[in-house]
Amino acid sequence: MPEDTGKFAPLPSIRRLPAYLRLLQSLRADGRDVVSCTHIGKELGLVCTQVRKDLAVTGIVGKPKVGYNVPALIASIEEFLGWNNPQDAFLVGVGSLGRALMGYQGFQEYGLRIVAGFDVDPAKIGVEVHGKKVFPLEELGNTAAEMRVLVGVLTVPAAAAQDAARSMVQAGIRAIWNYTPATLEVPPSVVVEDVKLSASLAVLSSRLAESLRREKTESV
Amino acid sequence: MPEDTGKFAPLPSIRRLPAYLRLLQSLRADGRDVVSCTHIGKELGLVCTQVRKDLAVTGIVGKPKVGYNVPALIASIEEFLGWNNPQDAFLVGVGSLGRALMGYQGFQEYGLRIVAGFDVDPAKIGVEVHGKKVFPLEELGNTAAEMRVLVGVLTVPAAAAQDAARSMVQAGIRAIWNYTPATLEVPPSVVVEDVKLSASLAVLSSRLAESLRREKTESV
DNA sequence: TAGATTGTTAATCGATTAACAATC
DNA sequence: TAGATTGTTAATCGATTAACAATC
Repeated sequence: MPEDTGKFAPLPSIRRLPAYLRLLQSLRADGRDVVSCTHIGKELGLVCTQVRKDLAVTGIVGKPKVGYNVPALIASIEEFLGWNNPQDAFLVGVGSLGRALMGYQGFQEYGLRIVAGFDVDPAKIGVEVHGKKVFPLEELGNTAAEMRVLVGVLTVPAAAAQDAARSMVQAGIRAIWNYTPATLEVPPSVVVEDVKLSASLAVLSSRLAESLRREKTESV
Repeated sequence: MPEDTGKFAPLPSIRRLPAYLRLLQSLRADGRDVVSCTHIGKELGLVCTQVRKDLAVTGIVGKPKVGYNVPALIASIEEFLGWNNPQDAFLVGVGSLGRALMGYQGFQEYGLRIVAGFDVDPAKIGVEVHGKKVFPLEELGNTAAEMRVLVGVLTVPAAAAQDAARSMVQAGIRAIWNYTPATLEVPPSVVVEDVKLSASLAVLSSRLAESLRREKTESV
């Protein structure tokens, strides 16, 4: 169990944990029992000090001269993230993005299992999407309470995002994974994580623009 | 035109630009002509100094006592990101995530238009997905050259990611928007931006776990 | 034991925030 | 003009990296 120091782990460290996890799982599949931070760093393009700091966040301790025990490290990361016992999740907004996320098996690895969808559009209700039922949004409250679902994936249009978030909060949802560009207002007991695909695309676009500019000036 | 100072803009600033853009577009729709950094900051939960620094990245200058001209600011951000003239993009890997992204209209706002899909699976080839054709991966090279497509969206399974990236680079793709968890190796002339949904989910999970822990200890 | 590797403390770096001068 | 707001320089803060002692 990661010791609770009362301090928050640095966000950048938390963001890197899944990459470590993935590498470690492949090492384990190769039968490796032990690994050093230097090795991990080389694979992932990080300096070994950073790897050590990041891993320490999960409460793991390594052995000097030996390194880290691979299975123990995997367990430590998974427990820290809560990915050892997967959470059920509801998805609100069964548009094209929502439908895709409902069908995406990859989240299972990340401890998330989308079990049902919700939408306001009568045409979508009752339909099965990738084997999961779609319910009317009004039923969110009852269903979430009944099934003890704490996580919601929000994929409605931006204009409907705040209202949908309110419904989710009212239904007892404690964590909202927000794929909309809206800035959500929720009570402090509810955690929101914004995916912000547009932020990622902005980085790509500006770098491409810069790369093309540089090329042009260099060729002059 | 943003003046080229030779310095790179801070990544965090670039990542915030889409949020400014969105707010500004809604202000323009409301007929507002001018806006202060204080106002922008309040809407987005940022201090006004940061807003000023971020906007300065795009080359915009405001007027003391007045604020920033809304349409000029929109134009400045869009030009900086290259979103004023949309890029055509190819998508490689027409799985459930890929299919969704092909159907997602929202990227048009962000200057990206996915025009075709590519896959190795014969069953997927020739099919239309949201009105866009799917071609065999071998044709990527010719087609990209012919259509002068510079941007690629990568949504293949992780194990196939590096190979697919190689094909994209060979096809002349200059920017890869990588939805896979793989760490891609590409030549320096090619820009890669990783979406890392798992990093985002890790933040959500760890915060939820923490929130639930805190609740439990508090109730004791 | 000697060497390798961890854990931790200190130094550096970059981004955020604060202070203030310039200006419409 | 006076007040509000920008642009810029300085201070603070947090994360990354480097240095080094502890240890298997």
